[in-house]
Amino acid sequence: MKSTNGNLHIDGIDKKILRYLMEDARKPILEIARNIGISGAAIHQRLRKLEKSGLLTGSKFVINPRVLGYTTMAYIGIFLDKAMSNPYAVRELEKIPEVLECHYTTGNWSILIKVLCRDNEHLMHLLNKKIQQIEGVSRTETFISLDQQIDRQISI
Amino acid sequence: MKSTNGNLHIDGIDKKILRYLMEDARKPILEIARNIGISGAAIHQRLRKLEKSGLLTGSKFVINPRVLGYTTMAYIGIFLDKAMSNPYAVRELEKIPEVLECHYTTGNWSILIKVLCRDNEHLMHLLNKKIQQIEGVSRTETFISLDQQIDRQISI
DNA sequence: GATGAAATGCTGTAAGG
DNA sequence: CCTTACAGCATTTCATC
Repeated sequence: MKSTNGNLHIDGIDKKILRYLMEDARKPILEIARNIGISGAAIHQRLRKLEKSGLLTGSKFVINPRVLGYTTMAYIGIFLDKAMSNPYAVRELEKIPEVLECHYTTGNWSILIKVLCRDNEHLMHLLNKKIQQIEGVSRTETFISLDQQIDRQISI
Repeated sequence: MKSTNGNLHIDGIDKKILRYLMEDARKPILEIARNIGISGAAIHQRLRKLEKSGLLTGSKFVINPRVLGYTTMAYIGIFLDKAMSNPYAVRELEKIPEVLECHYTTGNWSILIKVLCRDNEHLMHLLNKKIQQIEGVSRTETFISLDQQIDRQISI
């Protein structure tokens, strides 16, 4: 696994390909080929290169959780008793499906998580019965996202 | 157990299809069809239904920004002078490509954003020269993510 | 790196139970 | 809501430039 762009050179054509596919992962390769004036086979070769470099890590269908009734998103800052308990806490957080992200952060808290709940009651239950129950968790601070106004990937 | 929301019923087969495609958006429909013992046409019909319901909102290629040299992720809480300036601030934040998410939050701050930078110096520049320069931004609090330990979508 | 051609396999619609 | 059938394309490999 590479951590730098050492021998990875992405040119304008790679960028165009990536921009198309980051928008719509099922866009036909030949359609992209026609749009940028290159053969389909060349795109396949470039995609393999990008995959091998570790830049391309996969693709996802994106769903809108609102339609399933999940309308309450929140960030929760978690204070741990000691930094030592981080790996244990993360293992426990992994078991909670409502936890979508978990960051080991500098600053006030040890951990910052993003959660998605059906409503405020569900969020309250999550806090009291699941997160606060994890050993080592001493205190939490919750920030409800009233509206996610930007959500995107890095621009290429 | 059925999930309902108004006129959207997703059953076990829908869930299986979604689970495959949320993992790999380019997985051939016919391969999924063979795996779950249903015809390809039936999957197309279900996908159209899911799309029409708004649950399926698209698909994305996922890239690993580390390979491009982006190694510093941070959350920044932003205090605004007045709640009124939120739409303006969001429009300005949209113009900054390093800003990946923007939430209108309850709690301490008016806005919580997620940013991705090459390194700490880049982050410092972003804070001083771009974010603090936005009219209405009075103060910020930055939390660097030393490690993103969980990153996933809602489980279906 | 790129290309065209060819084999293989997929997509999406149609028609029908 | 499912199926089969099919025509039209897309994907991927390979020899070649």
